Amino acid sequence: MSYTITTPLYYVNDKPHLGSIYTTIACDVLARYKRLNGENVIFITGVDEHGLKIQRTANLNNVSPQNHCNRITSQYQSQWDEWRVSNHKFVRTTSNTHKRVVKEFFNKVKANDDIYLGRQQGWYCVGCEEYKEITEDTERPFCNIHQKGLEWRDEENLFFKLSNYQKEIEELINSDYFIYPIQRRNEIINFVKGGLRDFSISRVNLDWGIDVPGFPGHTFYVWFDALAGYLSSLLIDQQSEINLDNISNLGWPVDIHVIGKDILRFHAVYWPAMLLSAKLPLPKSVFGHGFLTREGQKMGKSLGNVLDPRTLLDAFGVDPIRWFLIRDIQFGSDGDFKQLRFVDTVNNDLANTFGNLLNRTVTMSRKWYCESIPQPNNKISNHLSDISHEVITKYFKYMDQLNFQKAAELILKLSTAANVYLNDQCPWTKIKDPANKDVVANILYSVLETCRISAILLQPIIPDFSNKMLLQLGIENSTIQFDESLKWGLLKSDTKLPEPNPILVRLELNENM
RNA sequence: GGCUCGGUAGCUCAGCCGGUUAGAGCGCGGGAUUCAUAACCCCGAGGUCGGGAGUUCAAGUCUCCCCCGAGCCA
Repeated sequence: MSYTITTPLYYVNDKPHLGSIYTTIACDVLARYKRLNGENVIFITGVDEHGLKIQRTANLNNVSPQNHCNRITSQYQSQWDEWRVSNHKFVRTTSNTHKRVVKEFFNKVKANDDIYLGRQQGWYCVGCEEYKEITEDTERPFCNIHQKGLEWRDEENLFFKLSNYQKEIEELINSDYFIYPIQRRNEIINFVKGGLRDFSISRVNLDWGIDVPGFPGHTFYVWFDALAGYLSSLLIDQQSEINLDNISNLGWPVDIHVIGKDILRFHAVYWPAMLLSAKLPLPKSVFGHGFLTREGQKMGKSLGNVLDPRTLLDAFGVDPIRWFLIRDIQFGSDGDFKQLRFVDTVNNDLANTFGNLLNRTVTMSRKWYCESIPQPNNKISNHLSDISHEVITKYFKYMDQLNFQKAAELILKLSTAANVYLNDQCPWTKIKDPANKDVVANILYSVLETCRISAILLQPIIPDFSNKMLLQLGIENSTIQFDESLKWGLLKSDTKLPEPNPILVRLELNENM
């Protein structure tokens, strides 16, 4: 059994922005979590490279569309590495594999009699790559999202018979297990209730797209093209003939499409209908997460307040940002990046709570127990092992619900409990009496063990930080797997503890940002 | 214009089917402590729970109206 996760295929109109980083990190957290659970995870990401908007941007910059795409796509690829994204599939919609997949997919839909030639008239927003409904008699129809005028189109397009799937789509979206978070389900239900209308899947007079077989002059509408990219991603390493009917062996269907809330409709309605038509299995769920604001304001070029992820990365490093995005934002809701709050949160959580706990405990152990992990005379159970049991159980529950925020809070609670425990037990006082050496060994051992367990639980969220914690506990190169690593008492006594240094140096405010 | 979801301490939010002095984290103020990354621990101040009316023995929690914000659709 495999578990397949996708990010959206990002539109390479521009370099990666914080929103795409956020989506991808969330997927990465899920992917790493599932892997720790022993699942065979297929983690897909990639880029969507066709469409009028890209063609125009390329023209504007005096480069060919392909060169433009190459340039932006390489930025995505390198950023994913830097952000420690553990994907192993990266699909490009300009790849040959994808082009062949789209054609085969189209042929299946056509064979099912869901394609017809029609006339599309209307006002089109190039930014959205969508026709807009205009009701009022305005001189200059306008797209509110892009703050740009719409363009009148009147052309012959191929249409997909979405209306054939009204009933099946209604059933699908009414399920409790398809659209997440549930708050967004109603939106889609209402939309579908209004009646599904066929939509055009080809464009004429647009070079930068995939040719529609049998219809010279037509290229595929960018969304038809892009959605099929999820299929292509699984076939990208296939050398042989492409055959969509065998895709089930490669990880299809997708278990979860993680996307921004703005493209939920494409994924929860259009895409399943297309798959139904092609007679391919449907994705099991779609998760539409929220948007990020900066200092309480919408980010936008016109406002000039776009936060470049590169700048952020250089200023603060991967783990602090990963931690903040996961720990401070309810996954599914909108979130805000406030620098002051970010710095406070990261310093409190990572430096003061996790970091300092490890640091103080390692220091004591080294000082009083030959630079090693003390040997407890009773490692079966105590106050901290009880709490950690509880935390682990709830952690699984929350992670399974994609409630990453709650999961993060739990790990924090475990470390806080250990900090309190240390203050209650005062090993630094007890050690003054040599008769207490065993008692202190028990205390320190259980706190170190708590640190080990915390590090493992943190692994999906902040993998580098987690590894550094383990290294300070004298654990090298561990290939962790949950079922065997979360048992209390696995920390090996008498292991040499390296000299501790802060895992995370406290962040400072960056005035220039 | 229709529909949906929100408006609870300075900030971000918890508060299930209505029931004792409304909670957490951060921030702020104070105390204690030295094993530790001026960290940790303890204590405290801070809220007429958007406004108004109603139902009830009892409403942040239910009903209605209004105001504000976000979103979806038209």
